[in-house]
Amino acid sequence: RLQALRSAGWRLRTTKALVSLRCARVHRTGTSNQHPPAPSTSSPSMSPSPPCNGIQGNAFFTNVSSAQAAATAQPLNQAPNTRSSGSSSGGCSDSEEESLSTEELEQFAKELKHKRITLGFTQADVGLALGNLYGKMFSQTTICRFEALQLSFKNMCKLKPLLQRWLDEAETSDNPQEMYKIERVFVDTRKRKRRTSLEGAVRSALEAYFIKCPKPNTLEITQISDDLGLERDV
Amino acid sequence: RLQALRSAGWRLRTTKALVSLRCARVHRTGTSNQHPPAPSTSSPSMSPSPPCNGIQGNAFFTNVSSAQAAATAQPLNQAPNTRSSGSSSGGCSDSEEESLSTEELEQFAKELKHKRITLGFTQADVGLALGNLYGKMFSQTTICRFEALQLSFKNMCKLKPLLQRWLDEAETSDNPQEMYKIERVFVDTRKRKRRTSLEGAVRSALEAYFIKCPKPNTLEITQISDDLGLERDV
DNA sequence: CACATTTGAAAGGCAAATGGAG
DNA sequence: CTCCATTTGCCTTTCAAATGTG
Repeated sequence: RLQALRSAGWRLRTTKALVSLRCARVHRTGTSNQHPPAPSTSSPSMSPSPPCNGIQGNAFFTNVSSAQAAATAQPLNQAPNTRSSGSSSGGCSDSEEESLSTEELEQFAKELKHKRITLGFTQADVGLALGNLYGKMFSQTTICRFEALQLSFKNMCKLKPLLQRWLDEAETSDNPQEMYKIERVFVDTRKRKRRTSLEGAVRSALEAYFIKCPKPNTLEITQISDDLGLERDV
Repeated sequence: RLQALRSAGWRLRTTKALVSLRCARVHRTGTSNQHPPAPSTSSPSMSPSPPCNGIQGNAFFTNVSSAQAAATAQPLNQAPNTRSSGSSSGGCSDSEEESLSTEELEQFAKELKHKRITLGFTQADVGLALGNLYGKMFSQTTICRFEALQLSFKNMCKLKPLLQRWLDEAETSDNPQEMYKIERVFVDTRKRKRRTSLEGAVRSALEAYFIKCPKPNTLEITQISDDLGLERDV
C-alpha cells in the first residue's frame, strides 16, 4: 500500500492476529433520526444492531481542569487532585462528573453530535477547538469515534468532560460566530515524533475571519503576532 | 448529516445509480512502492529530548492575487508529452503553465507525496497551506486524491501548479520549520453554503506556535481580532 | 433543469505512539 | 528492557453537497 513509504524501517510488528476488534461493535447508526427527508433507499449498508457492549471498564478520567492560560508547563491532565489512581477498580461511581453509564454516554454523544451540527461545526473543528481550549488536541477521527461510541468505555469517559466543556462554551459564545482555529506544530527539530502533534505544552491562537460578505462589509485585520525569534538552524 | 441542518429542504435528488466511475482508472498503485529503503527520517523512537528549541515563526501569507505567476521552475524531467487517455480538454493549458502528460502528473504526484512526507507534512497540512498561500483551500481529501491520481485529468492539471508552488515554498523555507495554519469561517450570516468555505475573497492567516518548552519560555500573545458584528438572526 | 464535475465531511483501515505490566 | 494493550491520527473511501456547463 502506500504507507509503505513511511514505515519502511518499522518495528515490524507482525500484526497478523491483531485484527483489531475494537471496531466490532456495530452500534446502529441507522437511527439517524435526524434525516429529515431520508428519502428512500440510500441507506446502503446500515447495520442496525445492538448497542455496543462488551466494552466496559471503569470510569476513570482525568480532570483537566485549569489547563488554560497559566501553566504552560504542565501538559495535559493533571489537576492537583483527582485521584484516578489505581485505574483498576475505580469507584468511579460517584463524583458528579463522571459516574457515567453507558446510557449517559450514549446520550451525550448524541447530544454532542446534534448540537455540533446545529452550530455548524465539523468534527475536525471540534477536535481542534479542544486543542485551543485545553491544550490537548484531537483529530477528527477521534471525535467521530466518540460520537459513534467507538471508543473504549474508559476512553469515552476521559473525553467526555472535555467535550462537555467545549459544548458549553460553544453554545454560549457562538452568537456572533465562532472561532477556534488551528495551529499546529511541525517538524520540531527533526521530525521526531510527529503523530502526537502537540503534547501538552502550549498553544495560542490566532484568528482570522472573513466574511462571505453578501455586502461589502468585510473588514478585518489580520494580526500576526509572534515570532519569538530564535531562529535555529536545522 | 451535517448538512441536514442547513439543507432542510433539499433537492432530493435520487442518487441511486450514480456509482461514480470516475475512479475507474486503475493506475495500479502498486508501482508507487518503489522507494528504496526509506531513508532516514522518521526515527522511530529517538525521543531523548534534546534541548528542544525555540520555535520561531514567521508568518507569511501571501497575496492571492496573481496566484500563479510564479515561474515555477519545472522540475527536472520533462518527459515529452504523452497524451494518453484523451481526457479531452484540448487547449487546456493555455496559460503558461501546462500541458501536462499523464506521466508528468504521475511523476509529480509521486514527488509531491514523497517530499511532503519527508518534510513532515500531512495531507491536511498541505490543503490548509494552499489556503493560506493562495486563498483557495482544499481538504485533505483532495490532496489525497491528487496524490493517488484519483482526480480527473483536468482537475489534476488545475491543481498541479498550486501544489508545485507549495512544494517549492516548503522546500526552501522550511528550514526551521514550517507553519501554515488554518483559519476557517463559519456560520456566515446564515450558514448558507458552507462547504466551499472561502471562495476567493479573502483569507488571512492565523498562526500559533507553541513550544515544547522544556523550559519556561513560552510566551505569546494571542490576538484575536474580529467580530465584525453583523449578527443576523439565525 | 438535468447532467457532470469538483469538493469535503464523515467513517473505516491500519499502524504509530504511549502506557502498563512482566 | 520487551511484550501487550490502549489510545490516537494519517490516510483512504464513501456519499453527497456544491458548482459548473450544456
